[in-house]
Amino acid sequence: MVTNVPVRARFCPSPTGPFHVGGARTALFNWLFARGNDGKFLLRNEDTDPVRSEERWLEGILEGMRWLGLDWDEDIVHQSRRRDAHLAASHRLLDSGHAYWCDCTPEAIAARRPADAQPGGYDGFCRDRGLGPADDRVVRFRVPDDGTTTVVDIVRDEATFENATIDDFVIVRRGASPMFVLANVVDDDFQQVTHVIRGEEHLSTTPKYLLLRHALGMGDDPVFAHLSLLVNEKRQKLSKRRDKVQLLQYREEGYLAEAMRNYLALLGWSPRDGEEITTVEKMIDQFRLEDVSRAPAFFDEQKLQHFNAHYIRELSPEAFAAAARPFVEPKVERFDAELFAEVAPLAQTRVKLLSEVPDLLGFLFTDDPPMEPASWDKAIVSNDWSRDLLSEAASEYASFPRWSADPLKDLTASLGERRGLKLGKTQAPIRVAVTGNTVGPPLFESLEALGRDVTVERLRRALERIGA
RNA sequence: GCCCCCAUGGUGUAGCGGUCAGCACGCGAGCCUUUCACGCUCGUAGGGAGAGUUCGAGUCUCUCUGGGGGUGCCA
Repeated sequence: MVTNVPVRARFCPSPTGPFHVGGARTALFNWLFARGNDGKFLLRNEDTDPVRSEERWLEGILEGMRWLGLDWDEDIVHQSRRRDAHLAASHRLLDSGHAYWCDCTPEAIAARRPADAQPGGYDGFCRDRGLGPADDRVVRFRVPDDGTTTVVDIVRDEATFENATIDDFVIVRRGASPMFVLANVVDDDFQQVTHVIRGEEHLSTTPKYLLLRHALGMGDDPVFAHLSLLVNEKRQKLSKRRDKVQLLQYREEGYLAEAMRNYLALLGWSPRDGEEITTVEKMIDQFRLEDVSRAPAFFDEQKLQHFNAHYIRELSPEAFAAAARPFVEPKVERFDAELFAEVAPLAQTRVKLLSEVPDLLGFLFTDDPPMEPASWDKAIVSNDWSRDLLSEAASEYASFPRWSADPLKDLTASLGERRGLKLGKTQAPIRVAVTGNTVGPPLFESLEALGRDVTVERLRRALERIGA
């Protein structure tokens, strides 16, 4: 166990697909741990699978990291460029008798297996055949027949495995291509990693990691912390096939990085002071690996949304307008930056996602806002007084000298009072006539922003529609 | 099959042998209110089962059950 040396944690994604929220959480926990312990946070690109790895996926991972504000130290280590070091390690293992060459094809292994046996595993066929190197042969690690290997883990205490239950695993595939565990062990040693914080799916292969390390004579083991998996509503590990797991998709849907980061931190961890919504500084300060939960956590988008709504409300009006603009501009007919800056605050407490802003404010940026039929029926058709009210509002508004929210409110209230209506009732037909919907931002502020001419025009159009 | 991990309300969690089992999301009700939100108040619902240890167990031990992960020439 490593003691009294500076913390060096690492995140090592494999570039085989879009950046996953589970990966983002693992990265975040590593980052919080490193930042809170005056340590380094390293990044390693585990591109050892030649068929699945692609450069473009790494780009997405880095973009996601930057979005979440997870900055890393030192240069990114690319495993594909460390092949010689991995191979050198395999040669040392070969030389010391800890590994051997094997020419068994998967088909041959399967053919040797008894018909009633479960698939998988290796029978040790080549263990003592003394095969030499060849390009179509693999290198296997000779796992001890007896003894146990214990993984010391901060979140799970320890897990002990019987060596006899571990098969001789491949460390170099045919074509002299190093496998994940080997590369992982060699590079963790290379980068002087002190803390291996990763997903629980790696727990079962950790004895292999340890066996390799020990056979290579690498000295003190790193400290492990296996994080519980993120699961879907069916309690299965999140999968890119059936679940919404792409980190950047959430950004596209209008989630804020602060909300995502805060929410992710709470999956399997909770701050000691109990304040769930918290600053990144406090998270760093309070984060302890020993406080991390062992149970799998459900990724609950509803709660994420709640966090997002909170962080949206916390934005300054200017910051909110700037953040929402990209979601609005492409979706409306006539975007007007000045007008948007003015009305954006009206939407700020009314959306959970930035992508909802155009639904709320769209009527301000078009000549002819769509009329929502149910709203039309409810607020206009079902009242015998609405036509009259609209007509009166149109003419009063047309000559009203003080075109701003409060006076408009008072004027409208008085129109209602003549009919014995409260403002809540009175405003409804006007709102629907002008905005097309029964729900929306505060009406009189909206009318002020929209201007007299447009407002009156829309009221008249609604009257025509009633008449028709 | 074998190995390993996990188990508090619907969800995320707090709890470290004695608590009216706390908080947050969700859900419900009310208040506020120009609609809708925001905000505020109140409410809803919980320690998988069975043994054991103990004066006392969500908390410690064991068994079972359930769930998950691994078992690849993927990572």
